[in-house]
Amino acid sequence: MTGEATPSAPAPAPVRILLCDDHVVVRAGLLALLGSEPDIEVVGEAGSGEEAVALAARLTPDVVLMDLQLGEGIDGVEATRRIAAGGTVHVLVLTTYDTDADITRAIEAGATGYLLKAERPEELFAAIRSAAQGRTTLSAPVATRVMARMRSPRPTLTDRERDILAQLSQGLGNRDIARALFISEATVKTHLGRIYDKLGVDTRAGAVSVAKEQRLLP
Amino acid sequence: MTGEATPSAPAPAPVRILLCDDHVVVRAGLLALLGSEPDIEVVGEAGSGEEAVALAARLTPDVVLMDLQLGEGIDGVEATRRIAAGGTVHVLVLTTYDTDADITRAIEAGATGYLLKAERPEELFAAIRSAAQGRTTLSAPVATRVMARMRSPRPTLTDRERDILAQLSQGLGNRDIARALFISEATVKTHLGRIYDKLGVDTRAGAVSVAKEQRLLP
DNA sequence: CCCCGCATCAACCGATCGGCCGACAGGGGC
DNA sequence: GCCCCTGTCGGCCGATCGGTTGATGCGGGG
Repeated sequence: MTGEATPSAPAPAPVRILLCDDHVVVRAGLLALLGSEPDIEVVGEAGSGEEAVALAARLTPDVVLMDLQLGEGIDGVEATRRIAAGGTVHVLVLTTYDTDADITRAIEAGATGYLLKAERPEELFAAIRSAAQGRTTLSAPVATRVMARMRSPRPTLTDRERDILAQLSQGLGNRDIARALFISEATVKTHLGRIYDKLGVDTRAGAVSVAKEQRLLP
Repeated sequence: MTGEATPSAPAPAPVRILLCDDHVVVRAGLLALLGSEPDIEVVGEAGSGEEAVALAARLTPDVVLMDLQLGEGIDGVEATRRIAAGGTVHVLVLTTYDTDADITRAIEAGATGYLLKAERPEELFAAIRSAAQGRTTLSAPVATRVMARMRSPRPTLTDRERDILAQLSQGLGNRDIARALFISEATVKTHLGRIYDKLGVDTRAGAVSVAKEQRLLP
């Protein structure tokens, strides 16, 4: 194993990868794709966020390829946060959606890069090699969104406003929301007005619609 | 090619497959998975619904593996409808979501089976072989949902009610909905009442929430 | 220290919503 | 022929919503 036939090409240490995706088909796809790259080695697979956190700690891969939607258990953002908190393992998010909320939450959780599953395989390989060295890579559509957000900073909802929005999405009236959050109806209305402003709507139905589309709620 | 070395095992005609998914990673995964099965041959790949319809007509595969979410262009349901309309090619839906609306629409469009991407590879192989012979296979969670729906028949929204719901999801008021659909406000209110009943809610925000979660709208 | 963002509350008012009653026409199934 | 579903419409009324203005307290950053 240590002796190579071509001394002119010393085997570079391969990039060690941990896959995390709840879909077997996707994991198989990544395994197949990455198998064609000699300098990339998949050292583990996880089907849930908890599993990924545990395996990342045990295997200490160079890069974790992380999906954000993981079905049961903790989601990809939380898994990313826990893995990135260790400081030694880079997390490269590989997911389907490119909404502002997902991107923002993933980056805030410590992701090194953000790729879309529709990306070309070559881009994926390049992003993995970059991520192994701590360099950031963003898919083109993701980069576009990030830039757009920088140019016209969309107002971010405060924690309390998200609380209100969550109750609103249950279809509750102002009185019920007030009771649920232990505040007065007047306060609920104040928050709602600000939510309308920030989301660019003027009705509760519109707010719920935008919230669901932008994936602002868990 | 025609002469085989083992006359005792006459090569059975392999099942010819066309893949349709907008994610390169997923297509690669399926390709890799199916490559391990000698009796399954992938004869084509499509990254969009339109492409799938065209390739299905040209290649006449035994089975089309169809995702329902296809990004741009026609969706998987419409592609399924057009391919199944020919009557010669079986469509096996392979997707992420198992909501009632998706399942119902796919079956109604003529799908031969409905699998989830989280399914084990062996189930996928078996389903493909079944689909090639026109036999139906459903993922366990899908079958459960179908049975549940049979037992407690959820009221289905009528076309007009879906129209109303679509406008409602834009956050429009009754007057605007009425104008958009060329009917009176009274009619809008009547439809809304029935929608509330069927969805089990009593506010517009709740209706929008359920609609988005159940994927009742395109 | 002062300002600003955030969260909290109050009172008011017109517009809208939701529920209720009833009505009629067309189509499909029994 | 009758009934049920669907789609259409009207009126009524109390409850709710959305917008407005103004106010308080608290915390952090300059």
